[in-house]
Amino acid sequence: MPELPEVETIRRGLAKFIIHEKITKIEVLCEKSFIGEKTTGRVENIRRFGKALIIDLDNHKSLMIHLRMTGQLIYDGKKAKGRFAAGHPSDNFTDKLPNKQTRVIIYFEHGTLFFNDQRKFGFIKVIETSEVENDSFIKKLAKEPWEMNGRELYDKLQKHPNSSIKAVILDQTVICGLGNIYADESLFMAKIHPSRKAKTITEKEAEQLIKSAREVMEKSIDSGGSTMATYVRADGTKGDYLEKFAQVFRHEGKPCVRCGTTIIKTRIAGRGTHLCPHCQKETP
DNA sequence: CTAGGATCCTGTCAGC
DNA sequence: TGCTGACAGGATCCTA
Repeated sequence: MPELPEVETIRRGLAKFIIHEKITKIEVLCEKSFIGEKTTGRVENIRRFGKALIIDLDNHKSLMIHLRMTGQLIYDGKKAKGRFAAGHPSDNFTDKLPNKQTRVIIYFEHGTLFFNDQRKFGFIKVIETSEVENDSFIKKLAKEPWEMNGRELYDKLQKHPNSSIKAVILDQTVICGLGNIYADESLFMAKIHPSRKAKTITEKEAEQLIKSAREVMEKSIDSGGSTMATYVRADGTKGDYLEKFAQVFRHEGKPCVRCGTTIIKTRIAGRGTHLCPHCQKETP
C-alpha cells in the first residue's frame, strides 16, 4: 500500500524520534515478518530507496523495512508526544498496542516501534549496512521521477512495447516510487489512458507523465502522505491526500474535475484502475 | 526476452 | 444468518 510519499513521510517522522536512540530489544511475533538476526545497535541514519526504508545502526547492520500492501509503522514515545503512525490507513492507530496485526516490536531506550501488517506481505530484514545497495530488490530499482527526464522514460517504455502504460509505470525497475494510487493520479493528470500500450506513448507524453508523477507525489509528501501519517492526538489530526488531492482514485461515480464526465473504475494491469473516459482516450 | 496470471495472507464487503 | 467470491495503495514467481 504505502507508496513513495508515505514511506518518505515515515522516514522524516521517524528520523525525529529514533536517530541516536539505541535498540534495546526486538520482539518477533510473526516469524515470517522478520528476516535475519535480531540486533541491538544505535540508530545513525534513516534512508529510503523507493518504497523501502533503511535504518542504519552503529554496528554495521541495517534494518530494511518494506511495508508492501498493508504494513504500518507506529512509534510510541515521549518525543512523539504520543504516537506517530503511518503506512496502511486504518482507524485503529489509537488502539492499544500490540494488537492482532502487530508482527514485530522494536524497543528503544525511550520509545517503542510497532510493525503492524495485516496481510504479512511486508517484512523487516537485518542486513550488513555495506550490503544494502547490493540487495536484490534495492539494486534493481530505477530512478525516481525527480531524477528522470521524459526522454529516459520514453526510452524505457520501448522495452515493454505491448504492456499497458499503467503496468509499466508500476514496474519499479522502470520508474521508482509509483503505486496504484499515484499511477492512476499521474495518468489522469497527464491525460493518458492507462490501458494504452507503452509504445504508443510519445516522448512529449512521457515528459508530461514524469512531471505529473512529481507533482502528485510532492503534494502528497507535503500533506503528510495519503495515509494517516499523524501525531495521534485527541482530535485525531491526520494526513489525507485521498480526501484533499486525489482526483480519480476511489472517485468512481463522481464527476471529473476537468470536464464533468463520470469517473469510472475498471481493471487494468490486474489492478483496480480509475480514469476519466473523456480526458483519457484509449486511442491517442 | 516479454506479458500476463497466480501467489503470498488476512479481512471486509456485496450478493445470494 | 451463513456462505461465497471478489477485491485490496506490492512484488515475485511461474508459464506460455
